Formats: sequence, structure tokens, C-alpha cells
Amino acid sequence: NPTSGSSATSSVNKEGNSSKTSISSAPRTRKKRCPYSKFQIRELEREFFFNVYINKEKRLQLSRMLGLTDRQVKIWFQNRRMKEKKMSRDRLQYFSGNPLL
Amino acid sequence: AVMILRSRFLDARRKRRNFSKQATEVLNEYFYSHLSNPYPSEEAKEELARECSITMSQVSNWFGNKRIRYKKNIGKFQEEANLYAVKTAVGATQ
DNA sequence: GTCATTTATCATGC
DNA sequence: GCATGATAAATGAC
Repeated sequence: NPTSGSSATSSVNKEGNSSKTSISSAPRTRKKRCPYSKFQIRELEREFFFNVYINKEKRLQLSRMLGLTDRQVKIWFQNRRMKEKKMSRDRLQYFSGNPLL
Repeated sequence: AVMILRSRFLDARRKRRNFSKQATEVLNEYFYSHLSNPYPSEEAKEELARECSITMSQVSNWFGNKRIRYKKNIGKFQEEANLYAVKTAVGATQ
């Protein structure tokens, strides 16, 4: 991962979509996946460690601080909870049928 | 000992290793014989996982990658598709 | 909310 | 140098 740049203010995020005008039925193009910066991840992880479920107020505050939308923060917490669950399953699987040396 | 196991677990999760030839064979057989709907059920995934000696997550990953990569470049997989089509056809007549 | 998935990206194998 | 498996954003079903 060539980022390494740590310090923030990079913030490339933009919710460009617009087209909310009128009944645009068209399945608007899927937003391109953009990996979050180290700084964004650190702050999200910090809050996740504090509470795996984030309330609306903190979500809005955090999204503003990180230059993300509340939707992005909400989705991040959902995906993060799924990741936590998967890691638990993997740990169980790995240490269950066990050679233990 | 706990430390050793823990570090070994972390390494195993980060490092990537190719599946065995037989496992890939089994997965491809299922994929190309269900090309119209390449979405195995939970039960089918469990069986595939057993046959291939991999986890269900790995089965899901394999099908996810296979579907998108096949869709994005059908031409590249045409030869492979024909191969397994013949293989399953022969198996059916035996 | 969960959860399977799509898609791009990352990391490794060879 | 790509092929391949795993992971990270983003969507949609329910």
C-alpha cells in the first residue's frame, strides 16, 4: 500500500451524484469504490472500538470530520460489524480442528 | 505456544495460497455446469467446501471472483468453458 | 439492522 | 507481467 501519507487533508471524497432532480428512474451509475485514507480508517476504528453501533449524532459529527457522507459512515460500520463476525468465525475454525503443535 | 499459534494464525490470514488443482477442477465443474445461474446454495457451498478442503468463505470468494471475471471477459474463458462443457457431457453419458 | 453480492483494489504466486 | 485469492467500498434484498 503506497499511501503511507498519513496526515489528512487529502480528502478525495465527494458524493458527486446529483440527479436527484425529478423522477430520474435511470439506475444511476454505481459509485466507484474509493479506499479510505489511513487517517479516516484510524478515526473510524477508534469510534468502532468505543461502540460498534454509532448513533446519529456521532455519525454526523464523524462524517463531517472525515469528509464522508453519513451514508458512507453508516455503511462502514455495517461492513465493519460483518468483518468482526467473519474474523470470529475464522478464529473458531482455525483453532478448532487443531494440531496444536 | 499461544503466541506461536496466534502469529501463525495472523500469517495464514494474510498470505494467499493457490488452491489445489483438484479443488479448482471441482469448482470449475460446478461453475460451468450452472452457467445460467452460478449461485450455489448454502448446502451446495458446504459440499463444495468439503470436496475441495477449503472453507465456505473461500468458496464464496471463488464464485464471486469467477462470476465477475467471467462476465468481464467471456472471450478469455471460452476455451475453459468448452473444456468443462465437454467434461460434464462425457460424465453424463457414462 | 443483517447479509449475500458486486466491483475495484490489494497482495501474493509464479 | 498477469493469474488468483482475499479484502475493502457500495448496493440491494429482506
